[in-house]
Amino acid sequence: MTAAGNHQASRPSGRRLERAGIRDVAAAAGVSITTVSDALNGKGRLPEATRRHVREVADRLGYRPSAAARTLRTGRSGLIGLTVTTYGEEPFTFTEFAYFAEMARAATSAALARGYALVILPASSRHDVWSNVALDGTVVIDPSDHDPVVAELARQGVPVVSDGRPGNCPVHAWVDNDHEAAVLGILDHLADAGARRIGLLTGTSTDTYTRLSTTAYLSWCERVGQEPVYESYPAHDPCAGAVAADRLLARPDRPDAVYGLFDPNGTDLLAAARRYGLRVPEDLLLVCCSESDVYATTEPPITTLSLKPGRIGTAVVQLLIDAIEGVGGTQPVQQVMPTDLIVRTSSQRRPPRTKVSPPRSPGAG
Amino acid sequence: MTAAGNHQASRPSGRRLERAGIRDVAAAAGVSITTVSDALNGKGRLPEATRRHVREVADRLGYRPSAAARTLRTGRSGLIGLTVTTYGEEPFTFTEFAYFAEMARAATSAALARGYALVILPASSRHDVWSNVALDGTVVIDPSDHDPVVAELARQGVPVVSDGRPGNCPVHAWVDNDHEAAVLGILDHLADAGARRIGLLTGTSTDTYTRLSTTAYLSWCERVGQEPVYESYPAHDPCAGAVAADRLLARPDRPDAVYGLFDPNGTDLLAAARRYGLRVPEDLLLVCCSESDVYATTEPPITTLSLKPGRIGTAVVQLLIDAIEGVGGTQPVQQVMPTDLIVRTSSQRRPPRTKVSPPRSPGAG
DNA sequence: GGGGGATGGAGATAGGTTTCTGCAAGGTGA
DNA sequence: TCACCTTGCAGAAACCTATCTCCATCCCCC
Repeated sequence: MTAAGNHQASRPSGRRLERAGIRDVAAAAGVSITTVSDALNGKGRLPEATRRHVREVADRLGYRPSAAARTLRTGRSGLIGLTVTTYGEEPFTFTEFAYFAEMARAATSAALARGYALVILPASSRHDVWSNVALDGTVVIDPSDHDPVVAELARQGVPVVSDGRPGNCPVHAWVDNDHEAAVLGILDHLADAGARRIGLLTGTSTDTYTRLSTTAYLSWCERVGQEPVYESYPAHDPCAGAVAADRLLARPDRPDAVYGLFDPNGTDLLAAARRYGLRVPEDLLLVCCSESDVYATTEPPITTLSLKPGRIGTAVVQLLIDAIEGVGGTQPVQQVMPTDLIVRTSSQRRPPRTKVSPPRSPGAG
Repeated sequence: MTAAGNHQASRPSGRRLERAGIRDVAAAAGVSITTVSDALNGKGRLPEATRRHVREVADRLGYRPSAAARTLRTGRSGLIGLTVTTYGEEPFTFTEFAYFAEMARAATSAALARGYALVILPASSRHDVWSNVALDGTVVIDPSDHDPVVAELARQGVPVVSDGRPGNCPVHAWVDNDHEAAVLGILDHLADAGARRIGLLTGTSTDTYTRLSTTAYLSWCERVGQEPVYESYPAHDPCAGAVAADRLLARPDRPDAVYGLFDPNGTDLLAAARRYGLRVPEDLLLVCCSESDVYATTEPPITTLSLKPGRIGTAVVQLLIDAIEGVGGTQPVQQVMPTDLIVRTSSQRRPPRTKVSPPRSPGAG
């Protein structure tokens, strides 16, 4: 009665839609708001009868606890940010679009399975958007060195987990592929297929993926005694990729096998090979890094390296939520994920026996 | 002084990271919290000197207003939901993955430009996730009839805008393509290219896209006096699409042109045509609906219909935010967006003059 | 028969912000 | 000089929940 009186007195105008609050439930059930809260959240010491009664009344009134009030009280919003550093106006770069899409899909799944929702927040967005949303933690894709967003989040004590090795960012944990192993595996695979001179199509940017992959290529060349043959281009420009592919095949020391680090390289290289009358795989072996399954249906199908963004997205979110909830503080804070080489016609001199067979042990030869 | 005293008394243990609150700023600046709030939010009647001073002190203390408290007080969270109805476990269906990814990208951009952030929330997710996040509004992609999530949101007074015509859902507005016009345009285009019997690859599901497109096809057939030739399959199953494509070309009344309603139909039809020794476009004209640009590089390149998900995502978000902010209550609540036909080799009997040329007026012949 | 533990539940406070109301000082016109 | 308006700012309510503290029983057992 008191609660009801208070309630009526405290709502002189009835602002918005008359949503039922916890007070309304308490009044209707004839109990205190403490009892309602405890009953609905499974806390406190209450007999099952009271719990059931309160739940029933709450259902009847269509009561939904206010997310904002709960967040304010508990300090938990159930929201985690998904951030990607951007190079232009758009929130996502197109070069890694397939990667990002798949990664975001997996991250969303993983978050929801643990009761969290994902908020997409490009790193370049206005600061007011960032401070306007209460985040329990954030996933950062491919953070740049000294990323200001990460620094600010760290200052606020928000856990951050990154996809890709962080430069100098204070992250709680990171997940990344074993890029060196992947490149070495591909080069060995191409050499096994008969390649004598393997070329590389790489980028001019300094992110870890490009850097580690290129370094691995160079060290492999040094190990086997091959002169490096590679072309670099700004990976954000799709046209530049086609030009670089052409340049690579136009060289006097033309390679007889090429690995392309970026998604569109496969079609670009295929087109360039066609222009120069090179048959794939007879005259040119081809592999590129891609998440797109279009390379299963090109003519010929092209062998691709998948970074398995789904696995990464899942792992990143698990690590982040663990950090948020404070579990497993002792387990390793970095995780190196394997990649998948999907072998298709373009990298096999002889017709393959089985359609798709990832090599179990690349170093068998 | 009073505020400071209050503050110290009210924080006996200093729970988490000592984040500066508005009270700390007020105390440090020697003003009241009202003045701080007004100064930072550009409200109230304050001389510029005071405003500047407060802002400076707030900056010095690294003050960030609590998003949760602001949301609780104002009733606005700055968050809008992005929901896609799901058919399985995963948050997104793979059939429309390219569509969804592009649409989400554009929606994210549009929302951020207006100071909102996007939360991804599959419709099938547990109820507690939905009620745990304060949403100012929601975009629903392709809602099913009597969608329970939409009904619940409507009950709570949360504005909902849908991508795709809503069945019986109480949405504030919707945006959709002009599917009939698109199909009619494609059929006319194929007929212009010399098709005598045009087949359709369609779905068994009852969503509006499939329904409207199929109906348009049937009415076109009736109008021009052609017997309909079509195969239906469950669009969620990619293998079923390949089988249906094969079935369509195996019919005794084999069509000499086919339009496929779903993204993978192009490659499926191309593979089937190859199996039956049909040359494209000489023996078979091909068009499919797809957002993927892989059809620019297939052999031959395939004409595609783009639904322009980017434009739709932008429009949907604009409409939603308008509804949230209460502007433009009189403007139309539904918006029909045009599609783009990207004409390539597969739908032209004679080699094209220009590489890519969307037909300006399809009824020119 | 009374101390003490377990049970069931109420009261009050905190969490941080926005905003309505109101107050004091100073200026202005009659 | 006084009423009145404007300026500059302070106080306090309200938003809604979760939880800490505490009180009243009731029962058990010495």
